[in-house]
Amino acid sequence: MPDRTRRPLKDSMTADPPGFPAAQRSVSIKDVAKRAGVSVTTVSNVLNSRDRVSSDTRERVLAAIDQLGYVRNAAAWQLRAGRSRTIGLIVPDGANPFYSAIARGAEDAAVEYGGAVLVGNSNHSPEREAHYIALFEEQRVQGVLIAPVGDPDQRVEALRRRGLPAVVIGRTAQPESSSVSIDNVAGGYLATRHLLEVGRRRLAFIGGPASTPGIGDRLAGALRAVAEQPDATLEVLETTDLGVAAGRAAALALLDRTDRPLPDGIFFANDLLATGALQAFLLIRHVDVPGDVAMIGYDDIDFAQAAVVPLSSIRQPAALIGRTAVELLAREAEAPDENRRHILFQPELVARESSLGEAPSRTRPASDTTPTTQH
Amino acid sequence: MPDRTRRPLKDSMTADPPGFPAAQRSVSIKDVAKRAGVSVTTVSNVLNSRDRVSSDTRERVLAAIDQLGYVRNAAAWQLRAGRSRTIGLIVPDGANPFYSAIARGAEDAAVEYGGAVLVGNSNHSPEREAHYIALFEEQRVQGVLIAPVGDPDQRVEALRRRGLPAVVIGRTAQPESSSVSIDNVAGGYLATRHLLEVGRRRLAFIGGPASTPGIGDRLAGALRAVAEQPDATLEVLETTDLGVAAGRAAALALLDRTDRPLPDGIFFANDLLATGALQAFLLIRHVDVPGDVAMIGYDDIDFAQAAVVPLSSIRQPAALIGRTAVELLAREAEAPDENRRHILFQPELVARESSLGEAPSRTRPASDTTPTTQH
DNA sequence: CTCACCTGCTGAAACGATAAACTACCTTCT
DNA sequence: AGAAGGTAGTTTATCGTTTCAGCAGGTGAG
Repeated sequence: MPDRTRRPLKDSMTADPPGFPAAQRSVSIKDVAKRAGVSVTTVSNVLNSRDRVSSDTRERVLAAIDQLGYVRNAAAWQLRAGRSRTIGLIVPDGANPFYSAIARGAEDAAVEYGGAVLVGNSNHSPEREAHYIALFEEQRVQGVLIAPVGDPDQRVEALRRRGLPAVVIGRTAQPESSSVSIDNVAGGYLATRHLLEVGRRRLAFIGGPASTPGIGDRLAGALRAVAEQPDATLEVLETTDLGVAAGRAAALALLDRTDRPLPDGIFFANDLLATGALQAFLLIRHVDVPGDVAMIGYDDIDFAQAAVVPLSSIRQPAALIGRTAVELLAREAEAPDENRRHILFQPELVARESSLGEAPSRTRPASDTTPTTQH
Repeated sequence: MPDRTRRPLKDSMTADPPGFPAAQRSVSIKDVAKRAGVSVTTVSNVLNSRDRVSSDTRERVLAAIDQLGYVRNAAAWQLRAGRSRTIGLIVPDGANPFYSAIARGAEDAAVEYGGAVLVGNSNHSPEREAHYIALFEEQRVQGVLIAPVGDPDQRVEALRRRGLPAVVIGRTAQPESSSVSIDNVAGGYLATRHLLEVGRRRLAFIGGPASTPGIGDRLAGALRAVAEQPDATLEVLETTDLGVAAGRAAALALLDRTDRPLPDGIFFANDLLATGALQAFLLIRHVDVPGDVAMIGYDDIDFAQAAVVPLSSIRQPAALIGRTAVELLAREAEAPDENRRHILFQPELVARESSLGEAPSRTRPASDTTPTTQH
């Protein structure tokens, strides 16, 4: 990144003469030209390191820039260039560690490209999403990365009509636009396979609502893993949301029923659910984890490894997703009609204490009565 | 994963690569004017709802806007107006729930003003901080909200000399610039006073490093509370950082020493420390919380109430801080020399199970006793 | 000597939106 | 009838930057 135009802040602090009228109008390239006794074109040439400038003149210009504390006006550049250096990112929930990691990855990549990311928080609201899309259009951003709350194809199509490249995050979009997502089926398979490998057979899937995009896929993967293991069963408990409280409630419901034994392995649709359940198991009833029941979550949020019993989880390469989305956008901006791609990341198993160690201590009853519930 | 071609998308603000098709021209106000058969000024008047337009013409213009899909160019507007509608926010760590809540609050407020927030993640790096400040200057943002990693006064002073209003978040800055912060002394006092009120006398403060801005204040508040209670004592354990592992280590160190008894009440400088210690107390050694030792943390992160023993904490109104910072900036932009302010928010005690009652927590279901429900 | 071609610079025209100043045209008051 | 004023527009200058099209003056080739 060329920082020749970016004078250190210290300079302006030290070199600010007392008589100077506190720059209400910010200094422009014109002021620099006047001070250096050259034309604006020459200053521009110096700034953009064209070689048509003698070293003598270049030095005079740089000195003037330094003295005046000139900072290039991005709006003017953008107007002239027809587009900006920023890209827009719309996430449904900035407080969710998964999305903030995506944002972080995108930000890092954008900074490497010399640009920046405008992050908009749709907060699961389509109106808010539309608001940010409108804002990004006004800003003439290079493109939009969107983890859509509503129907992605509609949004993306609208963007595309205006010539704004878009990359869908978290879902595979129509072939007309690029996307970066994670193989949730593989993640569900991975988690369930792991529970089977540590000897569990009476499994449960806890998560919901089933309409939430990734969730159904995770369950599908779990079902596939179970299908491969003839003596294993999987029951499904649907929750209303993916929060801690829902997990706690689901665990208690599981404990309170008398007709069936407790599953010996549970796959939670995300880490928050698992955290809530862990709390219920350990604290309210004294269920041994992983002794009585092995648990695995999904997302591998930071708190998972800090839980009382470190939680096994499925890690999604969130930062890499953000970074990749930016790179995909860059490609598409270069050649809009050729470089469309769909990238599917593979999740990764992170085995921790909640699913490791000894098999159930007490004698395990034959698991033949537990039905598999599918919906 | 795409191969990492590190070719800059565009070389900062230099010329386009030769092959680039010069970014298709988007429809401008001129195109709309031509289509509606009026002058550009008339279109502008319609857009800005001035009353110098007959309803007949207005309708024709609106129809043209609709047909062409016109979207206003923010860069041109900004160039003309001399400033932009965005404000910059620099946080040290976007993944930290406290800061993401601040960002969220700022974002909401900015949207209400019709603007947007450009969020930069300094990641505790002064270089990165400087990079974002430079970027914001180029963008001619309305102002900068900064939770500084280094010396705030230097940064803010440099910004101010360029005519960029700045609001410092999290520290009281020099009187020349506005700031929004939290009364950490009061928070420390509140936490410690609470421990005293539930009958604890042999207290400990765990946190550090002492050089971290807020930490010293929290300790100071703790000391004040202890000074008011003649029969109480407070010992201080300094940690190297504020992470979960440091908390676990500190708790174990406390348990391993033989010369003194375990404190009966501990005030942790933040919730992560407390979480680590909780884990050590409950799981590794079987110390009863709050029976043997009452605990209180700081920040009230979401996970505090989801911990195995719901953690008492000191809540900082993070979203409100972000919102207030934006409002302060708006004020200062209106009248730069008059409306400088320092706002100090008062933190709030959130008493949960980890510091309540004398009975062991195990018999009781987790109950969230959060006194207020604003979030 | 002249033609062509460098070197190092300048002038002016964009880019899109806004606002001050100005022009018609129509009403109304004195 | 002529001055005054309102209505509905249009012209034009401007913001800061890049870039195309020159333009002197020097230099080497033919």
